[in-house]
Amino acid sequence: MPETVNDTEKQIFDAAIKVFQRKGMAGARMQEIADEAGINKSMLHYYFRSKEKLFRQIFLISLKKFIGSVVPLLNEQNTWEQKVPLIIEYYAKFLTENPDLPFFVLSEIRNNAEEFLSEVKIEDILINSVFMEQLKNDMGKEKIRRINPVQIFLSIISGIIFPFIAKPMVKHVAKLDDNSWNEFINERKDIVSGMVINYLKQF
Amino acid sequence: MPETVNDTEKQIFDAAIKVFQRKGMAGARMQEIADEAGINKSMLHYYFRSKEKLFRQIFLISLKKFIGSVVPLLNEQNTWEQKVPLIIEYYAKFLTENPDLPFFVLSEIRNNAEEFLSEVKIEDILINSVFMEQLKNDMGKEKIRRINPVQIFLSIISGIIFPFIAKPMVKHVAKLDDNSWNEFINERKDIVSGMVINYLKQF
DNA sequence: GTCTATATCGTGATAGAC
DNA sequence: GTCTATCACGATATAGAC
Repeated sequence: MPETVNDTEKQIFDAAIKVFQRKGMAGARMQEIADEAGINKSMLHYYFRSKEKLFRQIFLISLKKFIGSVVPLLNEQNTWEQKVPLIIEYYAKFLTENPDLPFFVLSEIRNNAEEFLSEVKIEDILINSVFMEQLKNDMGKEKIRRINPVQIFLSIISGIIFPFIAKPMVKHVAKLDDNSWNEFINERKDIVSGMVINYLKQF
Repeated sequence: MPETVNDTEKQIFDAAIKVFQRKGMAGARMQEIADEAGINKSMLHYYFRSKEKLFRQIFLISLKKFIGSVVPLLNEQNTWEQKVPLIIEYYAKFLTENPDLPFFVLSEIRNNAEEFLSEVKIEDILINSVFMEQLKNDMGKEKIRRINPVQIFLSIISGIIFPFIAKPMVKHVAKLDDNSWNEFINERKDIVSGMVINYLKQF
C-alpha cells in the first residue's frame, strides 16, 4: 500500500498553493491559508513548522510545474515546426488552469535571487532538449535562420505568457470580456506560432 | 517662480518609488523607505498621512510612466514599419533604467483590480494612436496581414518586456553574465522587430 | 518641520488542555 | 491530532516636546 498523505496535510497544502500563488510570500497570511483549508491556524505550524518552510515547499513545486511540465513536449518524436504550436497550445491551457502560477514564480525568483533556480536544473534540461537540438541542426544545414535557440524559446513563451501576466491590463485596453478574452487568446496562439516559424524560415 | 516641491518631501517620494517598485505594496516597509530617504520614519506620515496614500501616489506615477511615455513615439511622423524598432528600442532603454517598474505595475494591478486602470485612459490613447491607425490603414489596403492591431502591439511589448520580467531566469538558463545580457538584449531587439514586421508583410 | 517615545494592532509562532 | 488561549514581535500610526 502506497504511503497515503495525511488528509489534513493535503488540505493545508492545497490551500497554501492557492493563497501563496495569489498573494505571494509577503502578501499571504497564515490565517487566510487556514481559512481556505477549513482548519485551525495552529495546524499549519504543526504540519509545516513555519510560514517560511511551507512557502519553500509551495514555491519549489510551483517552479517545477512551471518549467518541468513542458519538457516532455520538447522531447517528442516530431519536428521543431510541429512542436512550436504544441508548446504554445500547452502553455495556453496551462495558464488558463493556473493563472497565478507564472507570476508567482517570477515574482519570488526576483526576491530570493537565483538560490532556487539551482535546485531545479532547468538550464541543462532546456538546452539539451530535442527541440533545441533540432533547431541547431536545421541552422547548421542553413535551412533556417542562424540564431541563439534560447531566443526562439523565449519568443514563444514571451508571446503567450506575457498576455496572461498582464491579463487585467490587456482586457482593459482591448475591451474584452471573458468570452472575447478566450477568442483573443486563440487568435494569439496562431500569431505567436506564425511569427516564430515565419521568422525562422524566411531569411 | 514655479512652485518648488519641498526637499524632504521629494527625498521621501524618490525613496518610496525605489522601495515600492522593488518590494511591492505588501513587501515594502515604511522603515526602509525612511532609511532610504535618510530621514525619520514619522516624517513619512507627516507628509503622506499613511502607507496606503503614499503607495497610491507612487503607483499612479509608475503606471503613467509605464504606459504614457511610449505614446509620443506612437504618434510620430513616420511609418508603422519605422516605428516598430523605435518602440522596441525605447522600451529596452526604459527597462534598463527602470528594471522593477513594469513588474511592480503589473503586480499591483493584479491585486487591486482594474480600479486604477480607469484613472489613466490608456485604452483610448493607445487605440486611437497614429501607429494603430497606420496599421489599420495598410490592412485595409491589403498591404499587410489583416489582424487585430492590439495583437501587434502586444507582440512587441511581450517580446521585449517579458525577458526583463523573467531576467533572473533568462540569465540563468542562457548562462549570461551582465555583459552578455546586454548583448542578448541587443540581439533580442532585432528579433522582435523582425518577427513582427515579417509576420505582417509575409502572408 | 523634525525628532523621540509610545500607542495600537496584526501576524507568526508556541503552550497546554483534551 | 486538534483545539483555545496567549505570547512576542514587528509595523503602522500618533502624541508631544523642541
